[in-house]
Amino acid sequence: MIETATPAQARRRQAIVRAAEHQFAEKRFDEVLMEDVAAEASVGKGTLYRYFEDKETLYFAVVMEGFDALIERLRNGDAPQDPVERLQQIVASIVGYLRRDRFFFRLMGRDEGEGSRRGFKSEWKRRRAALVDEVAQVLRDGAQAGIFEIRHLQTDAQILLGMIRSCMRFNEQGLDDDQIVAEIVRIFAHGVRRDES
Amino acid sequence: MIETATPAQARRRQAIVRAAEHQFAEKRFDEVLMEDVAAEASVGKGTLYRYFEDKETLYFAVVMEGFDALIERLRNGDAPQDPVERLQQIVASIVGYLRRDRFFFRLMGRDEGEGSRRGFKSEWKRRRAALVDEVAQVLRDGAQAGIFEIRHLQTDAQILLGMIRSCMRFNEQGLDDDQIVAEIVRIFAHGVRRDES
DNA sequence: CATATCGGACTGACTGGTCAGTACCACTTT
DNA sequence: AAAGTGGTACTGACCAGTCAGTCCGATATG
Repeated sequence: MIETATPAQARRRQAIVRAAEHQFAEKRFDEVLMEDVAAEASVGKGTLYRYFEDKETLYFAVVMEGFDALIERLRNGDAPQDPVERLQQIVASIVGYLRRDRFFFRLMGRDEGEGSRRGFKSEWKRRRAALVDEVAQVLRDGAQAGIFEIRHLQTDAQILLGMIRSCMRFNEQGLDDDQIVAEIVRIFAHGVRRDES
Repeated sequence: MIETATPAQARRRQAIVRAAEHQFAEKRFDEVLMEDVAAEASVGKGTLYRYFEDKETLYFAVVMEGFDALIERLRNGDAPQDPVERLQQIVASIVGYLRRDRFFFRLMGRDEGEGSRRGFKSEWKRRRAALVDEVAQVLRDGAQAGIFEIRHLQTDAQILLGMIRSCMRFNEQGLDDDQIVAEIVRIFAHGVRRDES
């Protein structure tokens, strides 16, 4: 297990994670062979085990880094004032991310039980909570601005994420990203809009 | 492989499917042992193979029967006239089903690639499409009644399913079924409600 | 500068354990 | 008696993980 990394090592590590990500995106855990991951990363099989303790650990590294990348993405970027615009921005951001990182379709709906050994489960929960909070933040601000009516903050954020996920996942009508974003925002923003009547 | 079934065989088959369903709901495909399925079904391991060709086939039988049961459930029941009530009814129906059948959390978001061998994949798609259509039907009727504004029928149905799924899946606020249904219907029905202004 | 020595990263052929699937038998059901 | 069944013991394919050996750059020595 390599701890401190030279730039070359960091690059190699990333190559492995990327290869694994690709493999896990296409196949079930048991269908993914460490050999294939190694081959795709242009690395000897043994090298995998210098960077990751075992298959399970590699899998979770992929998961965690995916979450981190997305959360990072959401945190950067200047937030518009208008709540609806802000909602639109965050949805677009997530849609854009999912477009690139197919693996995340699987993550965003996967539960515990898988690789429940060690502290994976709790770490997984923590990241997911961070993602939800990032979305919830937007909703809360919209509520404080008097634009949204949010009844269950966390749940509503989950709902929004679920909308995005399923929409991208089973996009059989072949909508492009802009259309998807527009449709989700239309439904959700209208849906939670405070009723003035 | 048993083809035509006596009542006793049908019962046994169902016991196997139920046991498998339970196992697959808790664990990853490779973590589920055929032995455990057999034990839980109170059946000899060899008997499993009289009813199902192999593990993969058993898995897909579980998937298919889950879909069928849910679709069946949605088709039965008298549909109210009012579109919003009807929406509420179908959401409640799905929520109720998911509450009982934890396995379905996993299904409702799983993609191809898994057990892609043979015609499983296409069969899977067909069932999922049937489920989506069942939901889409409600939306279309609401649109024709001039209550809903539906821009992308299939996609909107997918979105609704995604809302339900993620809401039940990560229900960390501990909402009960009625609250979940109410919140989803509130957001979705308002979201797609035709704007008269 | 050439050459030796060192050490750590890398490799892939190999191994050992695990389980899906099978074979069998004594027993029950039809 | 024919067909099905639970139980158990078996086997063989498969693959995660290992490790003896290679490679390579960096430092030391003549």
